[in-house]
Amino acid sequence: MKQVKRREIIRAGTTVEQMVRSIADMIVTGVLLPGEKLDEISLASRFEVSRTPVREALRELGAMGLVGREPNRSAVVTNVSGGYLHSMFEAMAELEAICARLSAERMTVDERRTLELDHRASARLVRIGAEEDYATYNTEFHSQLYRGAHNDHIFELVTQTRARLAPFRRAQFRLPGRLAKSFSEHEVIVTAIMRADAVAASQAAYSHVATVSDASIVFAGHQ
Amino acid sequence: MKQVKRREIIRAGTTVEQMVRSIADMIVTGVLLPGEKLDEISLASRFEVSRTPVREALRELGAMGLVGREPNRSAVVTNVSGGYLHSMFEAMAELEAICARLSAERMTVDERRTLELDHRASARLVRIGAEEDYATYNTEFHSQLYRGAHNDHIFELVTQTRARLAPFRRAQFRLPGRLAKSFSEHEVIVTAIMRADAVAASQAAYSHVATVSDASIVFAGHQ
DNA sequence: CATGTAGAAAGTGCATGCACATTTATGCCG
DNA sequence: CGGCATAAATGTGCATGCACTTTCTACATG
Repeated sequence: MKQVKRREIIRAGTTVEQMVRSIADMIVTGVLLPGEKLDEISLASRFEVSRTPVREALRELGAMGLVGREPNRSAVVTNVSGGYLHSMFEAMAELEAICARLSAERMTVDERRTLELDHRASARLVRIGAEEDYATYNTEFHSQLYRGAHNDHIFELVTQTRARLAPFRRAQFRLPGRLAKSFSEHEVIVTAIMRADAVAASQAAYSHVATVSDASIVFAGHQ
Repeated sequence: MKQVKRREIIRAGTTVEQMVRSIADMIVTGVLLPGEKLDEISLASRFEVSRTPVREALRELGAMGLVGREPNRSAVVTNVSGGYLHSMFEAMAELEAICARLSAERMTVDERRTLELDHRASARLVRIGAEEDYATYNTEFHSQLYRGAHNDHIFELVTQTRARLAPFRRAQFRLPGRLAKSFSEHEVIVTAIMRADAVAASQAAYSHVATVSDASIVFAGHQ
């Protein structure tokens, strides 16, 4: 086909942006598993575009650390070594600790109120054992901490690290008692933040992440 | 011209990789100033390649945060707002504090020895007022801290943040007395690390970066 | 003289095609 | 039948060209 008829609508950004979002989402949610090959031709036909935008999307995903690339071979969903994975979890704990500390110092009255109310509401999800919904809330809880730190660059760093970690920490709430444990850890963090106790908030956040990293099911991925 | 004769050598990576390194370097070292437009066609003829690899390089630089991109307009060397710049400096201080703390706990005997020896040697550069050389050493000093933390992901985050900050902190050693001040701050950090005093190392690193951020000449860049 | 505004010029977005690299399939020999 | 050379198939790297968007320029208008 020769230039067909031009893409009708640019539904939310350019072709490449959409592809990046779409593929990143598939990686983060586990539709694409670590180690999986992403060849340009298949992706091109999958998204009904030429290889050019596909290549640009892969380049960007590579820069984000979600796929690995080396010259003359297909992109591969990133599959980090155990050592690197450990370093990401540790970095995550450090970053969350910073966010919790800064949140304790800087959150506005509104932010604190929302944090506490949402946390209280999540108790119900724990009681009825709504794993899926609790996981969603959990994401929001942590996002509140990141935003509450009121530092855009730290927000970026922690968000990026979280995305790269996501493919390896699936199903953390399947373990028995994990929901209740998570809730009570959140409780400590929230209390510290409400009291504006920066040190306590930071320590609680650090050990919360440490627990999560222990509880996380780690995927090896296929080569 | 039609496919000419194929690029003879791939001197260190693909065309795109070279371009990314080259352009990133120009941005970080200030050859390209914040706000400057980077149009694909000029870059293509500058590097004697077609627009395709140029586009991929710009995409990657965009992901690295060194250039800003929006649909249908030229890439622009990133020119961050004062608020964002502040958040990057703060993030940098937090990250350096983490690295110093972890270095105090984890550096090997060899790493500690090198750190101290290099630091002692830098005294001479201060004495003779070798701004240029001291700046080079300073970069190495901080790199030693990042490596000494023994955490690959944190290393990546701090390196990336440092690169993004570079265009805005030029000429920090021009200010009178800055060299000696930097040296004495390094001294405190080194001493704390040698004593394995994590808390002191972390505090010293934090305030060192804070001073640097004050001393940094901040460029506004042109639109 | 500022302000539109139509048309040209310049630039980006993406498709297509060829050169080269890598991988897979095929056939030969010990 | 395993090991290895070699050819076909598959895939990536980059150049080129057309469609579309933005920017510039020149000229008309209040």
